[in-house]
Amino acid sequence: MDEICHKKIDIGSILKEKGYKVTEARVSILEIFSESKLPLNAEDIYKRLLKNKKGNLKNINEATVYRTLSSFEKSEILKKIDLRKDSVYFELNNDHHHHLVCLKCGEIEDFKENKDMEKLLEKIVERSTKFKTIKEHSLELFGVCKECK
Amino acid sequence: MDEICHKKIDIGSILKEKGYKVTEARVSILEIFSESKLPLNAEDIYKRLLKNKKGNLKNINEATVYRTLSSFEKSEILKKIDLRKDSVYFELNNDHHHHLVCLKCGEIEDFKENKDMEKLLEKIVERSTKFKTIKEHSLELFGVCKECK
DNA sequence: ACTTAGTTGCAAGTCATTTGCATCTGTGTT
DNA sequence: AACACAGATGCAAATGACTTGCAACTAAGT
Repeated sequence: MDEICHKKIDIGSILKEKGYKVTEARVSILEIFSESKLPLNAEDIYKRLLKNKKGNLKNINEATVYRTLSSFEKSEILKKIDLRKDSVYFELNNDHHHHLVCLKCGEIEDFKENKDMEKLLEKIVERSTKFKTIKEHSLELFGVCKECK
Repeated sequence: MDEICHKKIDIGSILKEKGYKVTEARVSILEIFSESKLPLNAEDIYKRLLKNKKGNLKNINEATVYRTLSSFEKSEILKKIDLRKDSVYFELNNDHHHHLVCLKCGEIEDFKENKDMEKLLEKIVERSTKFKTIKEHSLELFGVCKECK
Protein backbone atom coordinates (compact mmCIF):
# COMPACT_ATOMS: atom_id res chain seq x y z
CA MET A 1 0.00 0.00 0.00
CA ASP A 2 3.01 2.25 0.09
CA GLU A 3 3.34 2.46 -3.65
CA ILE A 4 0.73 5.21 -3.82
CA CYS A 5 2.92 7.51 -1.78
CA HIS A 6 4.98 9.42 -4.28
CA LYS A 7 6.34 12.22 -2.16
CA LYS A 8 8.38 11.45 0.92
CA ILE A 9 7.98 14.27 3.39
CA ASP A 10 8.87 14.48 7.04
CA ILE A 11 5.58 15.68 8.39
CA GLY A 12 6.80 16.31 11.91
CA SER A 13 9.61 18.59 10.76
CA ILE A 14 7.39 20.52 8.40
CA LEU A 15 4.96 21.27 11.18
CA LYS A 16 7.67 22.27 13.63
CA GLU A 17 9.38 24.49 11.08
CA LYS A 18 6.19 26.46 10.71
CA GLY A 19 5.73 26.70 14.47
CA TYR A 20 2.84 24.27 14.70
CA LYS A 21 2.29 21.81 17.50
CA VAL A 22 2.44 18.30 16.12
CA THR A 23 -1.11 17.06 16.62
CA GLU A 24 -2.88 13.99 15.37
CA ALA A 25 -5.24 16.05 13.20
CA ARG A 26 -2.44 17.87 11.43
CA VAL A 27 -0.34 14.80 10.87
CA SER A 28 -3.27 12.80 9.53
CA ILE A 29 -4.31 15.57 7.18
CA LEU A 30 -0.81 16.00 5.81
CA GLU A 31 -0.52 12.23 5.40
CA ILE A 32 -3.66 12.23 3.33
CA PHE A 33 -2.32 14.97 1.09
CA SER A 34 1.02 13.26 0.68
CA GLU A 35 -0.73 10.08 -0.41
CA SER A 36 -3.06 11.74 -2.86
CA LYS A 37 -2.19 12.52 -6.44
CA LEU A 38 -5.13 14.85 -6.78
CA PRO A 39 -6.39 18.02 -5.15
CA LEU A 40 -8.75 17.42 -2.24
CA ASN A 41 -11.51 19.46 -0.66
CA ALA A 42 -12.55 19.58 2.98
CA GLU A 43 -15.14 16.88 2.50
CA ASP A 44 -12.64 14.51 0.85
CA ILE A 45 -10.31 14.97 3.78
CA TYR A 46 -13.04 14.46 6.35
CA LYS A 47 -14.23 11.26 4.70
CA ARG A 48 -10.74 9.84 4.50
CA LEU A 49 -10.14 10.66 8.14
CA LEU A 50 -13.27 8.73 9.04
CA LYS A 51 -12.17 5.76 6.95
CA ASN A 52 -8.65 5.69 8.39
CA LYS A 53 -9.80 5.57 11.97
CA LYS A 54 -12.18 2.66 12.16
CA GLY A 55 -12.71 2.71 15.89
CA ASN A 56 -9.18 2.73 17.20
CA LEU A 57 -8.58 6.45 16.93
CA LYS A 58 -10.94 9.25 17.77
CA ASN A 59 -12.57 11.26 15.04
CA ILE A 60 -11.50 14.66 13.86
CA ASN A 61 -14.12 17.35 13.67
CA GLU A 62 -15.04 18.99 10.40
CA ALA A 63 -14.37 22.43 11.86
CA THR A 64 -10.86 21.27 12.59
CA VAL A 65 -10.44 20.16 9.01
CA TYR A 66 -11.48 23.59 7.74
CA ARG A 67 -9.29 25.35 10.26
CA THR A 68 -6.32 23.19 9.44
CA LEU A 69 -6.69 23.61 5.70
CA SER A 70 -6.95 27.34 5.92
CA SER A 71 -4.06 27.67 8.34
CA PHE A 72 -1.88 25.37 6.21
CA GLU A 73 -2.67 27.57 3.27
CA LYS A 74 -1.58 30.70 5.10
CA SER A 75 1.68 29.07 6.13
CA GLU A 76 2.16 27.88 2.56
CA ILE A 77 2.14 24.17 3.27
CA LEU A 78 -0.92 23.86 1.05
CA LYS A 79 -2.06 25.71 -2.02
CA LYS A 80 -5.66 26.58 -2.75
CA ILE A 81 -6.99 25.70 -6.19
CA ASP A 82 -10.16 26.66 -7.93
CA LEU A 83 -11.55 24.03 -10.23
CA ARG A 84 -14.95 25.62 -10.87
CA LYS A 85 -16.56 23.21 -8.49
CA ASP A 86 -18.75 24.17 -5.56
CA SER A 87 -16.02 23.82 -3.00
CA VAL A 88 -12.39 24.82 -2.72
CA TYR A 89 -9.59 22.34 -3.35
CA PHE A 90 -6.13 22.14 -1.85
CA GLU A 91 -2.92 20.35 -2.63
CA LEU A 92 0.62 20.26 -1.28
CA ASN A 93 2.52 23.40 -2.19
CA ASN A 94 5.42 21.29 -3.37
CA ASP A 95 5.81 21.77 -7.04
CA HIS A 96 4.12 24.17 -9.36
CA HIS A 97 1.73 22.61 -11.84
CA HIS A 98 -1.71 23.05 -13.33
CA HIS A 99 -4.85 21.05 -13.84
CA LEU A 100 -7.04 19.69 -16.55
CA VAL A 101 -10.65 19.30 -15.53
CA CYS A 102 -13.08 17.23 -17.56
CA LEU A 103 -16.25 19.23 -18.08
CA LYS A 104 -18.30 16.04 -18.29
CA CYS A 105 -17.13 13.66 -15.57
CA GLY A 106 -15.13 16.11 -13.46
CA GLU A 107 -11.94 14.05 -13.63
CA ILE A 108 -8.81 15.97 -12.79
CA GLU A 109 -5.40 15.46 -14.36
CA ASP A 110 -2.19 17.22 -13.47
CA PHE A 111 -0.27 19.13 -16.05
CA LYS A 112 3.20 20.57 -15.78
CA GLU A 113 3.73 23.72 -17.74
CA ASN A 114 7.22 24.00 -19.10
CA LYS A 115 9.70 26.42 -17.61
CA ASP A 116 10.18 28.42 -20.80
CA MET A 117 6.54 29.13 -20.97
CA GLU A 118 6.34 30.29 -17.41
CA LYS A 119 9.14 32.74 -18.02
CA LEU A 120 7.64 33.95 -21.26
CA LEU A 121 4.39 34.53 -19.48
CA GLU A 122 5.96 36.59 -16.75
CA LYS A 123 7.85 38.74 -19.21
CA ILE A 124 4.78 39.46 -21.25
CA VAL A 125 2.88 40.43 -18.16
CA GLU A 126 5.59 42.67 -16.82
CA ARG A 127 5.92 44.47 -20.11
CA SER A 128 2.25 45.03 -20.70
CA THR A 129 0.73 45.82 -17.33
CA LYS A 130 1.18 47.93 -14.27
CA PHE A 131 1.65 44.95 -12.02
CA LYS A 132 5.31 44.87 -11.23
CA THR A 133 5.32 41.95 -8.87
CA ILE A 134 3.66 38.78 -10.03
CA LYS A 135 3.67 36.39 -7.11
CA GLU A 136 1.83 33.47 -8.59
CA HIS A 137 -0.59 32.45 -11.24
CA SER A 138 -3.25 29.87 -11.68
CA LEU A 139 -3.83 28.12 -14.95
CA GLU A 140 -6.57 25.59 -15.19
CA LEU A 141 -7.72 23.96 -18.39
CA PHE A 142 -11.19 22.67 -19.09
CA GLY A 143 -12.03 20.12 -21.72
CA VAL A 144 -13.21 16.58 -22.31
CA CYS A 145 -11.14 13.59 -21.28
CA LYS A 146 -10.60 10.49 -23.41
CA GLU A 147 -13.11 8.35 -21.55
CA CYS A 148 -15.92 10.86 -21.95
CA LYS A 149 -15.30 11.32 -25.64
CA MET B 1 -21.72 59.45 -20.04
CA ASP B 2 -21.49 57.30 -23.10
CA GLU B 3 -17.75 57.32 -23.23
CA ILE B 4 -17.56 54.47 -20.71
CA CYS B 5 -19.37 52.15 -23.08
CA HIS B 6 -16.68 50.42 -25.09
CA LYS B 7 -18.58 47.53 -26.59
CA LYS B 8 -21.57 48.15 -28.77
CA ILE B 9 -23.89 45.19 -28.59
CA ASP B 10 -27.49 44.78 -29.63
CA ILE B 11 -28.89 43.40 -26.43
CA GLY B 12 -32.33 42.61 -27.80
CA SER B 13 -30.95 40.49 -30.63
CA ILE B 14 -28.57 38.64 -28.38
CA LEU B 15 -31.40 37.67 -26.08
CA LYS B 16 -33.68 36.60 -28.91
CA GLU B 17 -30.96 34.58 -30.58
CA LYS B 18 -30.60 32.53 -27.44
CA GLY B 19 -34.35 32.07 -27.11
CA TYR B 20 -34.81 34.40 -24.18
CA LYS B 21 -37.76 36.69 -23.64
CA VAL B 22 -36.58 40.27 -23.69
CA THR B 23 -37.30 41.39 -20.14
CA GLU B 24 -36.27 44.46 -18.23
CA ALA B 25 -34.10 42.47 -15.86
CA ARG B 26 -32.13 40.83 -18.63
CA VAL B 27 -31.67 43.99 -20.64
CA SER B 28 -30.54 45.97 -17.59
CA ILE B 29 -28.09 43.30 -16.52
CA LEU B 30 -26.55 43.05 -19.97
CA GLU B 31 -26.32 46.83 -20.14
CA ILE B 32 -24.40 46.86 -16.91
CA PHE B 33 -21.98 44.28 -18.22
CA SER B 34 -21.50 46.11 -21.50
CA GLU B 35 -20.64 49.29 -19.60
CA SER B 36 -18.20 47.68 -17.21
CA LYS B 37 -14.56 47.13 -17.90
CA LEU B 38 -14.20 44.74 -15.01
CA PRO B 39 -15.72 41.46 -13.93
CA LEU B 40 -18.78 41.83 -11.70
CA ASN B 41 -20.37 39.65 -9.08
CA ALA B 42 -24.04 39.30 -8.20
CA GLU B 43 -23.81 41.95 -5.51
CA ASP B 44 -22.19 44.47 -7.87
CA ILE B 45 -24.98 43.93 -10.35
CA TYR B 46 -27.69 44.21 -7.74
CA LYS B 47 -26.27 47.47 -6.38
CA ARG B 48 -26.01 49.00 -9.82
CA LEU B 49 -29.55 47.99 -10.60
CA LEU B 50 -30.72 49.78 -7.46
CA LYS B 51 -28.74 52.87 -8.40
CA ASN B 52 -30.03 52.96 -11.98
CA LYS B 53 -33.65 52.88 -10.97
CA LYS B 54 -34.12 55.74 -8.55
CA GLY B 55 -37.84 55.47 -8.19
CA ASN B 56 -39.02 55.47 -11.76
CA LEU B 57 -38.50 51.78 -12.45
CA LYS B 58 -39.28 48.86 -10.20
CA ASN B 59 -36.52 46.95 -8.50
CA ILE B 60 -35.13 43.65 -9.61
CA ASN B 61 -34.90 40.91 -7.05
CA GLU B 62 -31.57 39.40 -6.04
CA ALA B 63 -32.80 35.92 -6.86
CA THR B 64 -33.47 37.14 -10.37
CA VAL B 65 -29.94 38.45 -10.61
CA TYR B 66 -28.52 35.08 -9.60
CA ARG B 67 -30.86 33.23 -11.94
CA THR B 68 -30.01 35.53 -14.81
CA LEU B 69 -26.27 35.29 -14.29
CA SER B 70 -26.29 31.54 -14.14
CA SER B 71 -28.56 31.17 -17.13
CA PHE B 72 -26.47 33.64 -19.16
CA GLU B 73 -23.45 31.58 -18.29
CA LYS B 74 -25.05 28.39 -19.55
CA SER B 75 -26.04 30.06 -22.80
CA GLU B 76 -22.52 31.45 -23.10
CA ILE B 77 -23.42 35.11 -23.01
CA LEU B 78 -21.37 35.44 -19.85
CA LYS B 79 -18.25 33.73 -18.63
CA LYS B 80 -17.64 32.79 -15.02
CA ILE B 81 -14.32 33.79 -13.51
CA ASP B 82 -12.69 32.82 -10.29
CA LEU B 83 -10.60 35.53 -8.73
CA ARG B 84 -10.04 33.86 -5.34
CA LYS B 85 -12.59 36.10 -3.76
CA ASP B 86 -15.56 34.95 -1.75
CA SER B 87 -18.02 35.26 -4.58
CA VAL B 88 -18.09 34.36 -8.23
CA TYR B 89 -17.46 36.94 -10.93
CA PHE B 90 -18.81 37.16 -14.45
CA GLU B 91 -17.97 39.09 -17.58
CA LEU B 92 -19.16 39.21 -21.17
CA ASN B 93 -18.00 36.20 -23.12
CA ASN B 94 -16.77 38.46 -25.92
CA ASP B 95 -13.06 38.22 -26.11
CA HIS B 96 -10.66 35.93 -24.40
CA HIS B 97 -8.41 37.51 -21.82
CA HIS B 98 -7.07 37.03 -18.33
CA HIS B 99 -6.84 38.92 -15.07
CA LEU B 100 -4.32 40.30 -12.69
CA VAL B 101 -5.53 40.48 -9.13
CA CYS B 102 -3.76 42.52 -6.51
CA LEU B 103 -3.31 40.41 -3.41
CA LYS B 104 -3.37 43.51 -1.21
CA CYS B 105 -6.13 45.81 -2.44
CA GLY B 106 -8.01 43.37 -4.64
CA GLU B 107 -7.77 45.56 -7.73
CA ILE B 108 -8.36 43.75 -10.98
CA GLU B 109 -6.65 44.49 -14.27
CA ASP B 110 -7.27 42.82 -17.59
CA PHE B 111 -4.49 41.12 -19.42
CA LYS B 112 -4.48 39.84 -22.98
CA GLU B 113 -2.33 36.80 -23.55
CA ASN B 114 -0.75 36.78 -26.97
CA LYS B 115 -1.96 34.39 -29.62
CA ASP B 116 1.35 32.57 -29.98
CA MET B 117 1.36 31.71 -26.37
CA GLU B 118 -2.16 30.39 -26.44
CA LYS B 119 -1.26 28.11 -29.32
CA LEU B 120 1.93 26.97 -27.67
CA LEU B 121 -0.01 26.16 -24.56
CA GLU B 122 -2.55 24.06 -26.41
CA LYS B 123 0.12 22.12 -28.25
CA ILE B 124 1.98 21.33 -25.08
CA VAL B 125 -1.16 20.15 -23.41
CA GLU B 126 -2.21 17.98 -26.32
CA ARG B 127 1.17 16.34 -26.51
CA SER B 128 1.57 15.62 -22.86
CA THR B 129 -1.86 14.62 -21.57
CA LYS B 130 -4.78 12.40 -22.33
CA PHE B 131 -7.14 15.32 -22.77
CA LYS B 132 -7.71 15.56 -26.46
CA THR B 133 -10.23 18.35 -26.45
CA ILE B 134 -9.32 21.49 -24.59
CA LYS B 135 -12.33 23.74 -24.64
CA GLU B 136 -11.09 26.62 -22.59
CA HIS B 137 -8.63 27.63 -19.97
CA SER B 138 -8.46 30.11 -17.18
CA LEU B 139 -5.32 31.96 -16.35
CA GLU B 140 -5.35 34.38 -13.48
CA LEU B 141 -2.29 36.09 -12.10
CA PHE B 142 -1.84 37.25 -8.53
CA GLY B 143 0.60 39.88 -7.43
CA VAL B 144 0.95 43.37 -6.08
CA CYS B 145 -0.11 46.42 -8.06
CA LYS B 146 1.89 49.63 -8.35
CA GLU B 147 -0.19 51.57 -5.86
CA CYS B 148 0.18 48.97 -3.12
CA LYS B 149 3.90 48.68 -3.56
C1' DA C 1 4.24 16.38 37.05
C1' DC C 2 3.09 21.64 36.13
C1' DT C 3 1.88 25.28 33.22
C1' DT C 4 0.07 27.50 29.49
C1' DA C 5 -0.36 28.89 24.78
C1' DG C 6 -2.08 26.87 21.22
C1' DT C 7 -5.74 23.23 19.57
C1' DT C 8 -9.89 21.02 19.21
C1' DG C 9 -15.02 19.71 19.56
C1' DC C 10 -19.39 21.29 19.53
C1' DA C 11 -23.06 24.11 18.32
C1' DA C 12 -24.58 28.12 16.54
C1' DG C 13 -23.85 31.61 13.13
C1' DT C 14 -22.75 33.61 8.49
C1' DC C 15 -23.15 34.40 3.84
C1' DA C 16 -23.43 33.45 -1.08
C1' DT C 17 -26.36 31.08 -3.77
C1' DT C 18 -30.56 28.11 -4.84
C1' DT C 19 -35.29 26.76 -4.94
C1' DG C 20 -40.53 26.12 -4.40
C1' DC C 21 -44.38 28.30 -5.40
C1' DA C 22 -47.71 31.76 -6.45
C1' DT C 23 -48.11 35.62 -9.37
C1' DC C 24 -46.96 38.17 -13.35
C1' DT C 25 -45.47 39.33 -18.23
C1' DG C 26 -43.56 38.94 -23.02
C1' DT C 27 -44.84 37.10 -27.21
C1' DG C 28 -47.22 34.55 -30.70
C1' DT C 29 -52.06 33.95 -31.97
C1' DT C 30 -56.69 34.99 -32.78
C1' DA D 1 -56.48 44.94 -29.08
C1' DA D 2 -57.61 41.24 -26.02
C1' DC D 3 -56.20 35.97 -25.15
C1' DA D 4 -53.48 32.22 -23.71
C1' DC D 5 -49.63 30.25 -21.83
C1' DA D 6 -44.78 29.16 -21.35
C1' DG D 7 -41.49 31.22 -19.35
C1' DA D 8 -39.90 34.90 -15.89
C1' DT D 9 -40.01 37.05 -11.50
C1' DG D 10 -40.65 38.18 -6.39
C1' DC D 11 -40.64 36.53 -2.02
C1' DA D 12 -39.36 33.73 1.63
C1' DA D 13 -37.44 29.71 3.10
C1' DA D 14 -33.80 26.35 2.37
C1' DT D 15 -29.17 24.84 1.33
C1' DG D 16 -24.48 24.07 1.88
C1' DA D 17 -19.81 25.48 2.41
C1' DC D 18 -17.41 27.55 5.60
C1' DT D 19 -16.48 30.32 10.12
C1' DT D 20 -16.53 31.40 14.93
C1' DG D 21 -17.25 31.73 20.17
C1' DC D 22 -16.28 29.31 23.87
C1' DA D 23 -15.21 25.76 27.09
C1' DA D 24 -12.45 21.70 27.50
C1' DC D 25 -8.16 19.57 26.13
C1' DT D 26 -3.19 18.65 25.00
C1' DA D 27 1.68 19.21 23.18
C1' DA D 28 5.83 20.76 24.70
C1' DG D 29 8.94 23.54 27.40
C1' DT D 30 10.31 23.94 32.37
